[in-house]
Amino acid sequence: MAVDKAKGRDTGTLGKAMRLLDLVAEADLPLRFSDILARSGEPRGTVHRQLTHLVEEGLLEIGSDSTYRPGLRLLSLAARAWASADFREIAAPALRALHEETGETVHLGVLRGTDVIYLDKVESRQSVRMHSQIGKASPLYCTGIGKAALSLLPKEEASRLIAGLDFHRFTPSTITSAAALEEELEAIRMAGHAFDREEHEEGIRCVAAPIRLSGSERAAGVSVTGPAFRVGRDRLEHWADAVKRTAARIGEEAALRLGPRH
Amino acid sequence: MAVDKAKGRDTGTLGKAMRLLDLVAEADLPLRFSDILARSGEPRGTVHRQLTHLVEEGLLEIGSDSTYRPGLRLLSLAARAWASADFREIAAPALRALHEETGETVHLGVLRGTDVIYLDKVESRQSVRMHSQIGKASPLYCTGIGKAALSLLPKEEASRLIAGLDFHRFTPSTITSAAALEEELEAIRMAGHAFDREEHEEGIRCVAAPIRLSGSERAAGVSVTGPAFRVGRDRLEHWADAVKRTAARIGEEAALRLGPRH
DNA sequence: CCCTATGTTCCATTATTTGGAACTCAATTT
DNA sequence: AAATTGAGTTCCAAATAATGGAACATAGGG
Repeated sequence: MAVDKAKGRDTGTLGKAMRLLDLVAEADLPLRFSDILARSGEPRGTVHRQLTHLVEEGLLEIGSDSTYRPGLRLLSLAARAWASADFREIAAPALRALHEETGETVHLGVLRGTDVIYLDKVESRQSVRMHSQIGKASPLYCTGIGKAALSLLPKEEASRLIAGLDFHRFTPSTITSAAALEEELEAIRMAGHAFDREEHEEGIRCVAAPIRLSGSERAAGVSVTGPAFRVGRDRLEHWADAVKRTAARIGEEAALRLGPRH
Repeated sequence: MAVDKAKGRDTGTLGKAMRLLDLVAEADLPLRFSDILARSGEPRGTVHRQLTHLVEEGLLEIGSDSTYRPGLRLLSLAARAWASADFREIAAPALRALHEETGETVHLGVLRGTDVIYLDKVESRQSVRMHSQIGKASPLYCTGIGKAALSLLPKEEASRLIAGLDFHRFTPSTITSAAALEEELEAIRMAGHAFDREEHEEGIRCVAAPIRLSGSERAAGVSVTGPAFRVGRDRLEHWADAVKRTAARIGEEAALRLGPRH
C-alpha cells in the first residue's frame, strides 16, 4: 500500500473524513451530493457514508434539498479554540495600542503550514463585521504577516516551505515564483519588516513585523493594513517602526507569560 | 458488539475521534496525556494514536510540555461555517434594530441537541469582546432563547429532549427539574415569549422569543439581555412585544429568502 | 412510458483500529 | 548508585470498521 512519501502523513480514516469536510467548507456555496462526489473522486458508497457520519457528528449540515454545508458544531469547537488561545489574549493590548497610534486596521496572525491564520483584528469602523476575518486562512506568500513570519524560520525550513508552495496570482503585484519570494525574504530579514503592496487584494496595503515566539514552535506576526488611497509607501515606511515595536512587545509578553510555566 | 440502542448513533472511528476532541476542547485548561487517558477511559495505545492523528490533522495542538489544546484548524473551519450561515446574515438587520430600540444586548441563537448555540450578538459596549460569545454553547433549560426555541417544537419532541436533560444548578433560580421546565414551557407557549430570570448567571436577565424556521428543521430564538440592576421585570415585560416582532420578522425574511430556492 | 440523473442501501472483501504489553527516559526515593 | 515510580511512546496479532461495486429507489423530463 506504501504511504505516499511525498506527502508523508497518514491519518487514516480521520484524515479522509477531514479532507471531505474541507472540500465542503472550502466551497463558497452549498454543494450537492454529486458535486462532492465528483470533486472527491472517491466511489459513491464511500462518499455517501462519510458524509452521513459527518452530518451525524454535526460537522456538516444537510439542507432540505440535500445540499451540504459546514455544521454548527464547528462553531462551538472553534469558540473554545479561540478562547484558549492565550497568545491572542496576551497580544490584545498591544494591538489596540498600535491601532490607536496608526488609526488603521491591525491584524494578528500565525503561520499554519503554508497559510496565515488570522487570530485577531482591531479596526475602527464597525461596518465590516469583526468575525468575518477571524480564523480566515490566507496564503503565506502574498500577505505581510505571512512573509514576516516566514522570515523568522530557519532558512532551510523556509526554503522547504517555499518549495512546496503553489503560487496563485491574485493581483498584478502578487509574487508568483519561489525565486522572487526568496529574494524578497532576504530583504525582509534585513529590514525586520515586510510589506504587502497590493499583492493579495488590489487597493490594500500593509506593513507587518514578525513575532518571535520562543518555546512555541510557531511563527507569528502583526500588521497594519489600509486602503491604498489613504496609505502611501511613505506612510507604510513610517509605521514600520511602530509595528516592529509592537511585535517585540508581544513577543516579550508571551515569553514572560507562556514561557516559564504553562 | 451491539450498538447502544439508547443513544443510537454509531459514527464509527470518526465519532470516537470527535469524542476525544470534545474532551480536550471542553476542558478549560490544557490537558496532559495522562489526564486525557484517565478521562477517556480508553486504553493507552488507542488514546495515544488518536491524539496523534488529531494533532496531525491540526484539530489539536500539542505544547512543548506535551499538553493538548484545540487546534487552529478548527478556527479556519468555523470561519467558513459562520460565513455560510446565511440565516445569521438575514437576521442581522433585525437584530440591530432591536438593539437600537432597547439599548441592551441582543442575541441570536439556535438549538443544537440540548444546547443553544449563539450565532450572533449586538451590543453597544465594545469592552466585552464580541467573539467571546459567538459559537458558545449554553444549556437549553436556563437560557431565554433555549426555552423559547423549545416551545416551538412539537410537544412530544420537546418532552423527549427534556427527559434527556441533565440539570445543573447555576444560580438559585435555575430550573432543575423536568416537571418545572414542562410547566414553564406551557406558560411560554401561551405567552409567546420566555424569560431568563437570573437562571444561568446571577445578575443577568433576558426576554426571548422563538423564531419559526419553516423548512429548516431548526428551532431558533432572539433575546434582549441586560443586568438585573438596570433591567427590572417591568422592563422585560415591556420589551416582550418588540422581541416577538423581531422574531417574526426574522422568521418571515428567512422563509422568503431560504425557503423557495437555496 | 421509458430514460436519465440523482440520491440511497447492501454486503463480501480489504484495510484500519484496537488494546494489552513491552519499552524508553526522567525524576524521585532508598 | 541502584531501584522505583510516573509519564510518554511503540508494537503487533486479533477484532472491527471502511471500502466500493453493484443493485435499488425516486424524481423529472422528453
